[in-house]
Amino acid sequence: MSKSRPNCTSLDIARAAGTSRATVSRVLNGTNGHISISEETRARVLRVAAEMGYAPNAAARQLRMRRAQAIGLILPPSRYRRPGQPGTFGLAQFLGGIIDAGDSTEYNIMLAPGTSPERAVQMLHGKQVDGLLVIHPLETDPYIRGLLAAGAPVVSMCQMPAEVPVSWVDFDNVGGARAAVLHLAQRGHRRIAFICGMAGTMVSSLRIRGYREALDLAGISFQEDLVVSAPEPTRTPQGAAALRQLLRLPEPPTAVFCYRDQLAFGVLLAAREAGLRVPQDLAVVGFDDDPASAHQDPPLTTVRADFFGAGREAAMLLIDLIEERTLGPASKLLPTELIVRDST
Amino acid sequence: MSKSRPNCTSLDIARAAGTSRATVSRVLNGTNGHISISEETRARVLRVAAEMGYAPNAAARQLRMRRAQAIGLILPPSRYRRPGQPGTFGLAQFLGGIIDAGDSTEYNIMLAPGTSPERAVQMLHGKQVDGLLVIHPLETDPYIRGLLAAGAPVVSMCQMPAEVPVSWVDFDNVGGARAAVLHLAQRGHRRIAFICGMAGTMVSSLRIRGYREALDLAGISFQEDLVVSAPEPTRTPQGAAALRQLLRLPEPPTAVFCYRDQLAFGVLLAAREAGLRVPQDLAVVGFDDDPASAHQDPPLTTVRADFFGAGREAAMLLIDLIEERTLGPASKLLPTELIVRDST
DNA sequence: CCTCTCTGTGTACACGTGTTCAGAGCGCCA
DNA sequence: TGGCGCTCTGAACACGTGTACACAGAGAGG
Repeated sequence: MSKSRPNCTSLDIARAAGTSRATVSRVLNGTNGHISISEETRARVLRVAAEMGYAPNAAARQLRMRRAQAIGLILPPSRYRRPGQPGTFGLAQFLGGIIDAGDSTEYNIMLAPGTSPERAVQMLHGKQVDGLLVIHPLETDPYIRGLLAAGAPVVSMCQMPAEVPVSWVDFDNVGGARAAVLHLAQRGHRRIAFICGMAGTMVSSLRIRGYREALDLAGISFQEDLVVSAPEPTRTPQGAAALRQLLRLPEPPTAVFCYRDQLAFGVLLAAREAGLRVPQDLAVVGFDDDPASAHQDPPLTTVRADFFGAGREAAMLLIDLIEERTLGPASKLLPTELIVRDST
Repeated sequence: MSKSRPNCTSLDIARAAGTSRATVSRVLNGTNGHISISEETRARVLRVAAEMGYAPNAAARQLRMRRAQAIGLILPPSRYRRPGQPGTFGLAQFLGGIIDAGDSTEYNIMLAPGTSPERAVQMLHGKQVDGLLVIHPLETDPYIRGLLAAGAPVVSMCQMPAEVPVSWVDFDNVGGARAAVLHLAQRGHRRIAFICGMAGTMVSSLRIRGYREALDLAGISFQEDLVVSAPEPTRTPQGAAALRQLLRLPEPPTAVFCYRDQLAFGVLLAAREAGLRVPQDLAVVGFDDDPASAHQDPPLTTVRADFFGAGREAAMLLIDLIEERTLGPASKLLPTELIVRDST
């Protein structure tokens, strides 16, 4: 293993190799233009650089190139940042995909500080990052528009309405929900409830659209009181409470489609509590394919969403926008897959 | 809202304010030395800077100050980066705490690329980050030692053996495990099994130490066959398999302490499958206080670990080392808390 | 022999900032 | 009026890099 010299500039390499700094730079970056370098000089420079453990100063390079070679990642503050608030398994997967994209493109990933768009815009203006990746913006409009106003590439990891001129990558929320509800209809269910998330969020309204499309296709009429909204955070206890509310109806549902697996876990608990057998008395479907879903009692039927792939695709799209291989707002919808287990 | 000018240098501010660049820098950074600035000039500069939405160029500042004002975060590749591999809830909490620390100290957080220490060392030498935070190093020795060889501040988020000269922050694994097992002994259990993680990892060996200490204190003799190792990944199915193995013993245990909550979930499933009532026939304790633990059937007794606080403390320690407020390897052990629920 | 192309190298500048140092203006005292 | 201290400002440099440009040498064609 070569001795690593912490402070070692390209001038040091040039001196040690008996050449000039310009030649060192040309050899290491390969950007000769139309200029060529003798094979002997190139080999000598490479050898010396490796021996001295040379690493180019990132700040100097960024300053010269007017590019940070980095993307900023804006995590959803409300869900992941408060102490005691659990994160969904999706975050780790998103991160994995994003880092994977960064690895293969030589881009660095920087976590954006603060909870308001101002700090993120500062990062852009300060040329600390070349673009921003926003995971699940909650207060969609003002936040995203604030970022777009800075005039830099932005990709949202959540499908956005067409009138917001932003690029995004997401799974097919509508199609996934439709498939889940159609599956229930095919098993003979006519009273299918939907436990949705906070009203007004994009994901929630997309999944409810899929729910309604499936009802239409199956010839089932939409009933207001079969749709209940679980308050944030949409987790296990909220799912249990939502089912209890549904069971108080004069004609309770025989099947429940949940906006998220975590809600479905609560539904399973509350069903057992109420003496209902799953799936005989009540069928349950979730959304996400949380790894815990396969280990519920009974194992949960759900819609699989590829978080890792979405993270990777979103980062790739952002980098394409930065390097202007893609122009203007672009979007990508990833397919989802219905995973049938024993809860239906 | 002020019109944000994307490219706007301190020279622009100086010209607009009718002064020089040096004065602008002095006003904005406050570092006058013994020099003072007239109140009128200061106000004019601040107003112009705000109007033009000035953000200092990060690269230029870093180059001048010889400091990146950023820390690198090394995520455990094996657990979080592969597609399909779920992350533990702890990661989101860790990140929350780390970002929180970054917010309050004006440090940025950069995700380290690659899976080998080389790329991380490059980040250090290239002055892209001032220090590294390592989450759960798996192949402890070579990895950490490789980072330390670079001569930069490093903090591990996992307790390390004393002979490795690295700083670390962790919860009290020994104390948490001891408390959990003592709790079982106090409830009258004498045959207490331990389902541990992969042999050789630091966390696993610390928790088994706590287990043995508790047995000693309770006057129970250690029995080899009551300790089973769940293979990686230590999740629900592995927990179920471990319990099945324990139940095949001539004298099966009446209580099980699990290295992680995820394993305990599997134990609960397998117990129900075997017709055992929890806690009457089998008592179960986990470790982590995963948010799902409270919603198991029955709710799981477990050891709460403050991941958010650990992330925050680790980042703070790293920043103290960078700014040389703390010298040499330092370490911090955070307390754990036994949460008694219905599984014991 | 002169000019012209081609190859390989080095010099010099720009990127935007923080900070040192010299100096301008001004009031005060001898 | 000259000298001196005090307050505030601006010119100049360094940080380490990528690259446009000039240049030296050599070979070839007129």
